[in-house]
Amino acid sequence: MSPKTEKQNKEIRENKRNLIMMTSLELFAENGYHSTTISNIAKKAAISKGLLYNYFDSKESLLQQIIINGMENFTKLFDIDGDGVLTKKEMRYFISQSFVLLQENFSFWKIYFSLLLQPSVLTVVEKYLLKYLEPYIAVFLDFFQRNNYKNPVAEARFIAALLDGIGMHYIIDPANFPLNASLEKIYTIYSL
Amino acid sequence: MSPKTEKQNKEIRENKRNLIMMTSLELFAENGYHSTTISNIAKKAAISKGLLYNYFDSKESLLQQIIINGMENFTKLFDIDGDGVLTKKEMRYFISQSFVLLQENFSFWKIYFSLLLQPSVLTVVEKYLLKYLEPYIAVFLDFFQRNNYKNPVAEARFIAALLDGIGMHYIIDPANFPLNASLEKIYTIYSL
Amino acid sequence: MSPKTEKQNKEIRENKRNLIMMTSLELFAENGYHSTTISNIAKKAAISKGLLYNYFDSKESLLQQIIINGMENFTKLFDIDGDGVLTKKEMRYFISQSFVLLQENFSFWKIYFSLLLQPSVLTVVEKYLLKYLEPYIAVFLDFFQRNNYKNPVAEARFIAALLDGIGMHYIIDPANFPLNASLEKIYTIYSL
Amino acid sequence: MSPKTEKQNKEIRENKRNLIMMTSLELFAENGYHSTTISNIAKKAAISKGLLYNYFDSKESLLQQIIINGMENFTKLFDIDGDGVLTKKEMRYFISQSFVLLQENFSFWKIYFSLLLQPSVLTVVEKYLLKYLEPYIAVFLDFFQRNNYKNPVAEARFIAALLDGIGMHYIIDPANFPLNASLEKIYTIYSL
DNA sequence: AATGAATGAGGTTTCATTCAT
DNA sequence: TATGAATGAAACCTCATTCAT
Repeated sequence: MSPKTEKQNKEIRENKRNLIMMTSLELFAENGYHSTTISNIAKKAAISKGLLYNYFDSKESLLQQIIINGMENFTKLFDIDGDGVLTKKEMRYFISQSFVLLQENFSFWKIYFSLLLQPSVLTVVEKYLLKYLEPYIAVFLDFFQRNNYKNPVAEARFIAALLDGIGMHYIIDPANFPLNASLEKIYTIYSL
Repeated sequence: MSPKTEKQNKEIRENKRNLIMMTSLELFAENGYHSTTISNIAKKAAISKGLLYNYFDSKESLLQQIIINGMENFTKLFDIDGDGVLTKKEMRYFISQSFVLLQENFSFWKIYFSLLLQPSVLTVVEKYLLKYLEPYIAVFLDFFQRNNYKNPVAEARFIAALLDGIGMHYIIDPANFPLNASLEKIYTIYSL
Repeated sequence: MSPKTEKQNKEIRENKRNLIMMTSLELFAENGYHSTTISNIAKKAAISKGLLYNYFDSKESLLQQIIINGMENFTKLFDIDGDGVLTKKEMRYFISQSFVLLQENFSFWKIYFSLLLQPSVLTVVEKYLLKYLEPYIAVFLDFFQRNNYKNPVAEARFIAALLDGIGMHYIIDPANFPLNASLEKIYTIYSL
Repeated sequence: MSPKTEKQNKEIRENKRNLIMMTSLELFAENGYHSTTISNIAKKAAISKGLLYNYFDSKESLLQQIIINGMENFTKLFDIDGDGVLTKKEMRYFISQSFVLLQENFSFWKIYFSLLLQPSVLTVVEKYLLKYLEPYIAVFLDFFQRNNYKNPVAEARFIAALLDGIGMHYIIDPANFPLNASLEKIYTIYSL
């Protein structure tokens, strides 16, 4: 009967917000951003359409938040050590760990890859995609520089492309794609 | 006084059909399938909306035709030799040639990659994507089998993922992605 | 090589005109006026859409001509004797003959009945429907007057309704509707 | 401050649904199904086009609901006694009552008759038309069987045709059609 | 007389978003 | 905080009609 405390309210808000984002993430991944309607989301989350707009300004803003959130999770879980300098052993761990995260956040990466191909549509998201992609590239660049590769820039972009290619194929056909064999292959190529 | 000859009409139809497909391909690639409207296409092609439906049954059917057409071009230009058995030298040519086609049909491959990520939405297209993907994989599989790789299936999927990853990154950033260096890197990895 | 004579041309025009009307009649009857397109008609008649407009001003005008034509056929074949005065024997013939025409011009009557119910839509047609209906009613009226029925007007409208009801039910289910038994029943009711 | 109660919403929905159905019924009856547009309906009902689709899946579905609703009203009001067996007196009442309903639900019967003539177009509706027509015929059949008519099946179809003919003519020209005189005539024919 | 590519008005339908409660 | 009825712009698509040939 008594009004909720401020703390309780904050908790409610946060839970609801997460519920909406999780639900949207799944639907976007499964059916695509455009084919998912606000009604779909509200129904699956068992809330009203109006409430969704209490938490997010627009459908596009919701997508944006999902991407930002996903990227933050990624970098949070993926904080190497302070300097971002990787030994071969750390690089090995770094790559294997990225495969683990790929599997654990399947829906997120599915959206991530599909958005990568249509940056012009969602320019605001693009900014975030690139922003969070940079340190990832930077780590590779540093690694190849320190290991005296001839063309570190090209090497960094090559391995980023390789990892994304694997990520994409895994997402297209998770049941059959040989993720572990691919990991070993990468270790071999880079002597990790 | 007399109606157009059958030949004239056939030519008109073919030209217009190509115009519509080309225009749509560009817009789909630039803005995505869902964000491109029939009005956009008609305006850019300088025709009426109605005329588009004189040539294609629906927006989805138009996309379908574009995909089929693109895939047929690809396989037509890409016919190795009859048996599909590749020597190392041919493999080298095969890969370099695929990079050439990637550059020449930029828009097509952009759509191709974005559709790969949302197959469930456009099931009819999916059938064609997979159908034309198969021989491509088959060639790799055969190559690795004949060259005594330990796990030819995994190797085939790995290189397919690698090439698609490169294709995707090139499409995201064609100005900066090091396509030639990547090609050399692949030659090195596979001793081509 | 020589140009067609005026007579030949007139014959061609008349044949073509009839072809279009017959084809339209069938399609209108089968699928309804609104659901039948000019393209449908042109295709089935194996002519171009443009040619149809060489013979008829509009789709509605085409319908109008069909109705007028049908009604004229009806009255032509149905000319009693000059005065329109019917003996009981002639009345008997009149009714049985109307059933014959119902069967012989099935498609026409199907359209006729469906238009009866939507007069406001096609006001021009309505005028013709009523115009041709009148003498039909007049004959009945005269008959009942001369045979000393108490309320000849009501009787005339009753039998007209009865015949139309039978016509409608026959058209809905021609295979099973008992047309002959109905005819006998009418003879009995009116002692014909 | 607080959202509407479930009861309030239910009432709103029911009222709006009825409003849409009533409005559509009138327009369909007046101008025909195909000539009535969703815009027409929305305008007359003073709602947005979108709202209509909040209540009905499609234009055809709306028609369907109108037909079903009308038929249900009909059978509800028209429940003779449990067994469906009619005495002569009940038959007399049955027929006179059907004339009352004809007058009270003029618009509905106008649509009903126009649809009877084009069943192939609206197959889903057809199912309902026939389903609700059956018991109506069954009652007649039973009546003629029990009263030892020679050909009860033909008699049932004859009287059904007669009643529909009267219904149709009344609908075409309600101001002048002699409904009462027709009723008396039917009593006479069947000695009711 | 004949063709069919082309038009454009207008139809049905969808859906992100708002707002009274 | 929460609801869902309501909106309206805009999407896809249809089709009677025109017109250059």
